[in-house]
Amino acid sequence: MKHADIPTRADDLFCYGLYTASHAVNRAYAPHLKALGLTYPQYITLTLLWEEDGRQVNTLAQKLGMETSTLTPLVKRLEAMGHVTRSKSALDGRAVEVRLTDAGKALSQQAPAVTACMIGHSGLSVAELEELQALLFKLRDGLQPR
Amino acid sequence: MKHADIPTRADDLFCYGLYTASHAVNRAYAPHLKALGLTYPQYITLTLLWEEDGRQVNTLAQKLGMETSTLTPLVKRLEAMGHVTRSKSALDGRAVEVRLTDAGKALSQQAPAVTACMIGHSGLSVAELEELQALLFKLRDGLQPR
DNA sequence: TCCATTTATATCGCCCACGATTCATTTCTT
DNA sequence: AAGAAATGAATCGTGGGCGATATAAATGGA
Repeated sequence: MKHADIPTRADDLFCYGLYTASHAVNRAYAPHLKALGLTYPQYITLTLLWEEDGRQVNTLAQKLGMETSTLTPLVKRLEAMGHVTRSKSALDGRAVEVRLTDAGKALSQQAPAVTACMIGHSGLSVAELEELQALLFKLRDGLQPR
Repeated sequence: MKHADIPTRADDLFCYGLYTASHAVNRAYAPHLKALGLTYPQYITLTLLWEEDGRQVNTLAQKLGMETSTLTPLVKRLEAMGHVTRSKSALDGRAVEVRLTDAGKALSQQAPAVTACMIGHSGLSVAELEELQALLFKLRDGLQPR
């Protein structure tokens, strides 16, 4: 890439679009999730557990691309709210397994309505959303430290 | 959209891709910015000032889609580091104008190298990055509260 | 003019996010 | 089997982020 081609205006930097869009989505979800008593990261974490219950803290952190130092307090808050339980793994005494309570499982019933609402308000077609998703995954995986 | 079409798996939700990609980009920028003594939000804020100096806190917040309660402490840290000054507007006693210092202006010289490096490591072509940027802006603007 | 309303910042409390560090447990090496 | 190395969580400090609230300045209307 030639020097003249390097974008310097904020609008031209892919980091700017990602930064502002990410916060916009977070803000758009917030009112729907507030009705469920959840934050956006808590909701995404629960989504992973709805897919497969009993995951370890470490597994959740890897799926989210985050540190356990971020997830531990988040999961503790989910536990305090009665959505999950935390228990030591029988096979590995270091690992903590996170399991949904009945209340936590019940929350999953509310998810499709929220998702449908967000997709509807996104202003993007399903094809565009799939294209966006593909580009985001490619970007994320490309930046992954080798 | 029919109920059966609503994605429930985390991988299919556009919020998940955006969430993880955004953090991945933040993490990829971090080491380059650490060398400049900056965080990612600080860098993006400076980018806006390099485009046009002397903006108000309010203008910066709108450009970033953030609250002034987020920007005020961030700008104060930039001030403490000697990159900007904060002064009351002569025309409007409520407004605070943020101006780059010489040191803050000098930092802009480092930006193209960081941007080029990030684009190179993204694994995406320039065309793909432009497509991504367009979709992100469309999404962000579509979610904007009316 | 005077007072209500709006606007621009700032403050506070809570939650997220990371790096650095610590601790306990497991696994590897010999 | 014993010590070394690696691994999974947790804790701490710092810096975002937002909503609610506060304060000061500007604006508007009677």
